[in-house]
Amino acid sequence: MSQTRPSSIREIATTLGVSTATVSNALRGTGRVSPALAEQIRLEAERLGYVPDHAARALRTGKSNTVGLLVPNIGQPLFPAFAQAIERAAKRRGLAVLIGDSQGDPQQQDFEIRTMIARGVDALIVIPTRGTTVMPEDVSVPVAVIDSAATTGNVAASDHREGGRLIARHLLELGHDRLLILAGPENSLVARERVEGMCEVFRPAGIEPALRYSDATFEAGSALGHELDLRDFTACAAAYDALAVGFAIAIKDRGCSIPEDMSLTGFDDLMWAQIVSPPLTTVRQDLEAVANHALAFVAGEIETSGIFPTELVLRQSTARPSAFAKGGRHAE
Amino acid sequence: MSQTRPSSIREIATTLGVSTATVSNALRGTGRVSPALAEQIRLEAERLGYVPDHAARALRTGKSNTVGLLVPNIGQPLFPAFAQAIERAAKRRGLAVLIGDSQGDPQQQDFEIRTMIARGVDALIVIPTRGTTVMPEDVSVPVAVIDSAATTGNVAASDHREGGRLIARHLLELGHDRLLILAGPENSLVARERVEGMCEVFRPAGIEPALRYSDATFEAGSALGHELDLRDFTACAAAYDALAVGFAIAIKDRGCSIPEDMSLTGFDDLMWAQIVSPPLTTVRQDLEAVANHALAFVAGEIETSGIFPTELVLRQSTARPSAFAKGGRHAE
DNA sequence: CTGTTAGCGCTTTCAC
DNA sequence: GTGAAAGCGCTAACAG
Repeated sequence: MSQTRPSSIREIATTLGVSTATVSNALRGTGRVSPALAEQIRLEAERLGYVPDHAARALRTGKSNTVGLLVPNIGQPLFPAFAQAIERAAKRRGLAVLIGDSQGDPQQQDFEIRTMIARGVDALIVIPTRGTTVMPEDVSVPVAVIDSAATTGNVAASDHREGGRLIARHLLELGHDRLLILAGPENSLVARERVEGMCEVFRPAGIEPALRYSDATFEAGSALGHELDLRDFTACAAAYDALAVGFAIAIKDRGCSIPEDMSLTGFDDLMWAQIVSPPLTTVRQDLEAVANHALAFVAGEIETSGIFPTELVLRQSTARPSAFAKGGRHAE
Repeated sequence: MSQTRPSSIREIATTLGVSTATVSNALRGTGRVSPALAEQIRLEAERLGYVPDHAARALRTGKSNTVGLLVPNIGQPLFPAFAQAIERAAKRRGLAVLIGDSQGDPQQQDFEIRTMIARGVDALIVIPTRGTTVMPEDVSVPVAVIDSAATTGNVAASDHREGGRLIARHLLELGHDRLLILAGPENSLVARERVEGMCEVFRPAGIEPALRYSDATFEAGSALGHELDLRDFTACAAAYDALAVGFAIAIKDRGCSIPEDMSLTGFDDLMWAQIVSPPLTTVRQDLEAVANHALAFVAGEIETSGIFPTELVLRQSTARPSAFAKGGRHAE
């Protein structure tokens, strides 16, 4: 490894017999430098393979051109997609992304926030771990919280509530009347918005859905699918695809056919929704829009928070309730 | 936002009437500071909520305690899992992770490498984009390439070849003799290793598998599943779960049952493999071990490269070939 | 237009 | 044990 000390602005300055300030100005296009000299400096910089020292610049300017992204758990399938969207939005603004994982732990989340700030991020994008809120006042850099419209300090989010309504209207139109809702974690505001959106539609129609709370995971969905008495319901709406998929696999295992014996819906439109059999009717978020809004906010381009529409994605896991469904045609 | 200028080492020094050098020494445990004074300094630092300025330290020491992680495409399902493993291994060493996405583009990969170095990462972990190699000599910081044992400069990898052998032996033992291999991208060394491992087992048994190259994606697998003449084969071994899953869904659509009409295997043990129906027999990598080795390498703890064992995961997508399979019992 | 100067906050000799 | 001083590489005032 040829660890040749990288060349500095001063090296260029001395070889060309000018001052470091002029080199700095020439390279960044600030101040007034004669075009001829500027060109000369640029050439020399290139010849030397000059790369500005990021730490020095950060120290001097107080800006690192880095944003921190804090996700609750990068292992869960939605967050990589988010991370990618954030990365793109950041790159468009010349920002790098320092990624941190709270691992579902509020303490870890606090620790990560402090660490990132100590590392000099210019701004923070936080997708809060369930049950936590992040107060911008507590943090010394701009923070964009991405969670739900109901979260204090939320800056960008999908319209989870409307997504819930879309699902509920769809099930209602199909004629379902005995509803199970896999409501996800009781302390997640996103989950609550989704579920409330659904209930807002069901209740006026005289339907009182049964709510079941759990983690938002495949495993939790699977456990519920094994436990619950399926005969009570014509349809099941899950607050997360992961829940729905776990549930789907479990109930198929028990001989319950989807959608013949029971319709099933998810939320998020993960690839999982296309892979499971039958493919899942679900709700898609516009991650690009949310990510872009969050970055625009911390970059100071906008000051308002944004709520972005969601979209119903119809697949084969929903159908009209079977004529026999009431009695429970399927196993058990 | 209470943008109170964070306190510096000097603030502590003046309030306590000592020198900045002593504060620095006390806080880091270097040099000799009397225990009493050291304790006093620590208390004051805490009281002020002092956080060392990362940029200043990096400028002075030339170390940023940050590693760059470059993934080919964070949208593909295996890489988030990798990123998480790397994050954990890094955190264990007090390192932060700057993440970059090559988006499958060799030029973007080069650009990201340069950007990361300019940002002062102490080391780089690179999972190369297909068809590229990264020469450590070209880079001014330690680089760990994670790819395949066959990749020049590879530092940590799973034993993809042995994984291929595991799959092939399993299919052979079940009695399969007409094999289709979804070989993935022709220029991917990882894919090639996996496929060669399979062929090493099949050929001595007198079986010459048919190879089909494609992207390593769900979509490519799906396309192949729709196109190929399935009657020619009793089993299909894919070099990636994503390919296998796409293929599975496509051929089920054509009326071909897995594993009755055709056995199918994947590679990587994504969650996808558990979600698809039937669940996929596949090969699991030990990502933690690979990630940890890569970090140990760039941290200078070890100097050798490491190849890590893989594990066959048996599920329901493989079975003995049906007695009728030869004629093609299924559709078409 | 270009150069001089003065640091950003920290670590690190080297004196005392 | 502790402190004074010298920068790391860069940019931002301010002079010339």
